[in-house]
Amino acid sequence: MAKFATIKEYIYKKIESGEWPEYHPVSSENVLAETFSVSRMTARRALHELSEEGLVTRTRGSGTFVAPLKSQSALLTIRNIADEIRLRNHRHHAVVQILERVPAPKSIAAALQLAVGAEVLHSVITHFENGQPVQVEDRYVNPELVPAYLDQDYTQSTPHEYLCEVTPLTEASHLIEAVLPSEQLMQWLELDEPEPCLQIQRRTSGREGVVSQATLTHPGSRFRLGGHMTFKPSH
Amino acid sequence: MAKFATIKEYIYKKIESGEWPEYHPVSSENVLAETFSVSRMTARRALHELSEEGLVTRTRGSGTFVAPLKSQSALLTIRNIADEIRLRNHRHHAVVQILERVPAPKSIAAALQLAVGAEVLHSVITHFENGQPVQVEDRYVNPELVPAYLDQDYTQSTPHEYLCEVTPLTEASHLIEAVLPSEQLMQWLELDEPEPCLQIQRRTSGREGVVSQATLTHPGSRFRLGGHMTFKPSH
DNA sequence: TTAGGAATGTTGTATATACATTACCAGTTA
DNA sequence: TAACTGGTAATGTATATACAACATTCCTAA
Repeated sequence: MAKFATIKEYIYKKIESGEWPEYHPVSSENVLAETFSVSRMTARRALHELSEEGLVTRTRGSGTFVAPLKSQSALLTIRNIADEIRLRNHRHHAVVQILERVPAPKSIAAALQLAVGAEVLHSVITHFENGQPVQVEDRYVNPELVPAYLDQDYTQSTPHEYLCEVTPLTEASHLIEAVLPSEQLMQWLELDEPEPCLQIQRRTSGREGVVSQATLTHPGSRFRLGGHMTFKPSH
Repeated sequence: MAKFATIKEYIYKKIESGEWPEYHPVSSENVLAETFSVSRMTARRALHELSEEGLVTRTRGSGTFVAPLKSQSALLTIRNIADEIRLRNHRHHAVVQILERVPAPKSIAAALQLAVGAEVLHSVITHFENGQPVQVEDRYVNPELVPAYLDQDYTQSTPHEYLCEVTPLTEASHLIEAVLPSEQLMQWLELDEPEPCLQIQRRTSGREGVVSQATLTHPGSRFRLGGHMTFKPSH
């Protein structure tokens, strides 16, 4: 492995393991250069790349610090419905409908890369904005990677927040479609009439495998999914 | 401006102006170093950063080349329905429903940052996959930035392709929702019964301002929007 | 006490150099 | 013709050095 890569790996593990929490200072270029017996330019490259990846922030004259994890991906966290609601200065609360350990349905087992019939952790939570249900979060979790998933209080923090704490997520794939809700979903969403719903299927993976598969259903009349992206950042 | 930045700017303009088309070779590090009277490391940095931004591709031993523009953003081009269909080895064809110059409706004028009542270019095109309509593309275009928009043959290439040629796009913002289609949309989509539709509103901007605003409507039964993202790329 | 300034440490930019690794081409050989 | 060989040029990694720009701390002088 290249020298700058070993330094990156070293720092990366410090952050991932939690040994260096948010805003924790990272060794300076000169210190790294000496401890790893490399030139400053090589140590510098490691820090520079980590900063471009958003893991650390650097300020001239001050130093290098572990970046706040929440900023790691606007695209990932934007789907944290609780934050989104609070951001609008609205009230958020959640109702846990289901919290159980069940044999994995076939499609779920495949998604989580487990054997069919293996037990998985299952939760269904309704999220309310100002008292009105805006999302049903139907989630299956890999019990090997997150054994204590069922022991959390999801009226206080969201599953997404807990999963982010426990396992750093590295990947996410999404599938978005428009569907009509099932009877069950209509109950949970307190819909009297069927209406088009935006359904987001989302699979998140960490370094050790697929962590969780979630199906997020929003009533079309109460929800829009916004996004923004820029392409050539340096101009 | 820093030296490496002026070199980047130089190359950027070559690409943006079209003087260097896709796959055109970019001056080597040594050549750039000499012509700009900088060290090779400085020229190198310019090329390195351009490559990280996806504007050029570099291969050791071979050289640096202008990257194919379509790869600039998987997330941007993924919404080029024609490519997507052909990628699946399916037949694609398009029917132009409307192609006109009209006074901008209020919301459109705001989106395109034009005065209300200013004339804008308007197109509605239905895209077919294997003979079945899968998308209605309802698009308004800023006539100042793309005056010849109406003169193209959109049965051959898509508006998106043409716009990419004419003005390099730098930004896009999306709004996704689930809706029931209007009567008009149902006709264009050849739907007998109303069904949930995935509607994507998309505004693209170039360096000179907002280029176009499009509303893409897909029948829920015939379309899913897939995406994939990775966060910490270097591991 | 407070304002100002010097000292120090940190990151940012730039240069010169060396060698490693790879791609490509031309010329040679089997 | 086909395969091998070597040369050349390009990018990738690494080092050593110098100076610039900025932040922070601490000490001094008003």
